Amino acid sequence: MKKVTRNPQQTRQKLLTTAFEEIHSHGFQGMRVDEVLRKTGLQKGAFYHHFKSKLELGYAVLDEQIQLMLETTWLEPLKGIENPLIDFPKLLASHPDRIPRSMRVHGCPLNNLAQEMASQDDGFQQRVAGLFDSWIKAYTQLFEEAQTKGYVRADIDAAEIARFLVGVLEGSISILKAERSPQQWLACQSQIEVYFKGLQA
Amino acid sequence: MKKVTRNPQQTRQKLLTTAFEEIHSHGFQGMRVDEVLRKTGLQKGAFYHHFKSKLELGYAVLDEQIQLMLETTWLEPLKGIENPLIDFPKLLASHPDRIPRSMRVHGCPLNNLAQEMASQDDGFQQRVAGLFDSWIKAYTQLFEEAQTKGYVRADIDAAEIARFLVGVLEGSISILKAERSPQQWLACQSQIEVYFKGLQA
DNA sequence: ATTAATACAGACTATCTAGTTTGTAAATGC
DNA sequence: GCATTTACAAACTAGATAGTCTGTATTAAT
Repeated sequence: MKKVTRNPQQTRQKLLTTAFEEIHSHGFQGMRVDEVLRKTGLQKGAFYHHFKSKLELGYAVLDEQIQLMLETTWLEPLKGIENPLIDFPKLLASHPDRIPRSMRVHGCPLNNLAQEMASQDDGFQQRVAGLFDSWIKAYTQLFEEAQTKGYVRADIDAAEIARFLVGVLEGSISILKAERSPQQWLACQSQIEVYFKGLQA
Repeated sequence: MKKVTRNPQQTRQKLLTTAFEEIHSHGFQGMRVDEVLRKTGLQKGAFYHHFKSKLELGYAVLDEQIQLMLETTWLEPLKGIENPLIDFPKLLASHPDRIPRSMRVHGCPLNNLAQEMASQDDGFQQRVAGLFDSWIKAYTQLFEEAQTKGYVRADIDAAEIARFLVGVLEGSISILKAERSPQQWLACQSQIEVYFKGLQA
């Protein structure tokens, strides 16, 4: 009868997910180590056993939590797409449900950290740049395939389409959050369709 | 011979502009009152004589400094525009010079504050929403006029064009800052031109 | 079974930070 | 010219916060 009284992996995970929520709602600078401990019911000993510092925790949140969210929220849903000019807008239309409430209230966690920390700390900058890069690369591949399939004009650089779309999404989510109104998201959807007409082969 | 040894308006202005720079580079939460005082050479007495609190200073920066920057950077240049589908891209192309270096490094001050503070404090939220609103209104008017002039398709809501553009700009500046590379700005320009083709009457 | 390493608890500390208080010289009002 | 208000200087305070240190029970190694 081996009673498990400790579970270090789970402890680390609790710290990580709670820190992710706190960073998402208050920013990295606004996140308080003490508050994370209060919410997890752990103590200082646990925290500094698993993480060297607050900064290292921030890096871990980016490397593990935010990367995960990027993949599940934005990259995974691309799998089923045949023609992005048709299917991508459908994806966006289904997002009000799919996008968690926390994102509408607190914005995109990746963009938040990018804004707050990219010019403050190189560790953050490199990580957010890497995540944006993988996002852009995924969209680039999507549109390159659509070009070879003949859905999308071949004379436009797929990478620029991808960049533009990521920018549009981040900017729209940002204003959506600032205004606390769904108008920006509606405009984003309708105008992406206009833009996509210009991409048709 | 009246020697002016005090200039309260100038003192307040110095606090305001320095605070603006500090908020722009470190965020509102990252801005330190002590650092503003160090840079201005003033003391606590001066600060709390002119501003009730750090929060009130933040509001004043939004109301005076950031509004001013919005107008000079984004709204004033619209004056000379005849056909936005042609002239707006030209404006963006001239912006690498026009956009100050601080903006490329630290992002858009309005968007930064929106991201950081909109969900934290209602005073900030209302102010950033108001500024976004005036930005969107200015672009809306621009495109409504272009519609009556027959440059732009009349079956598209000018307000949605305006919202979309503001979103595109904010998102692109955001990624520009995060990546520390001009690529996003180039993609933004080229794809806005594609989008504008879809707006032609 | 003994030893060593791991995974914490919990008290403690040094520093930083917004804000206060007191004092005073300059400006303004009358 | 005098009183009052304004515009600061500068020392001080209370509270918060990241990080440390010591101790100890659990787990793993041999």
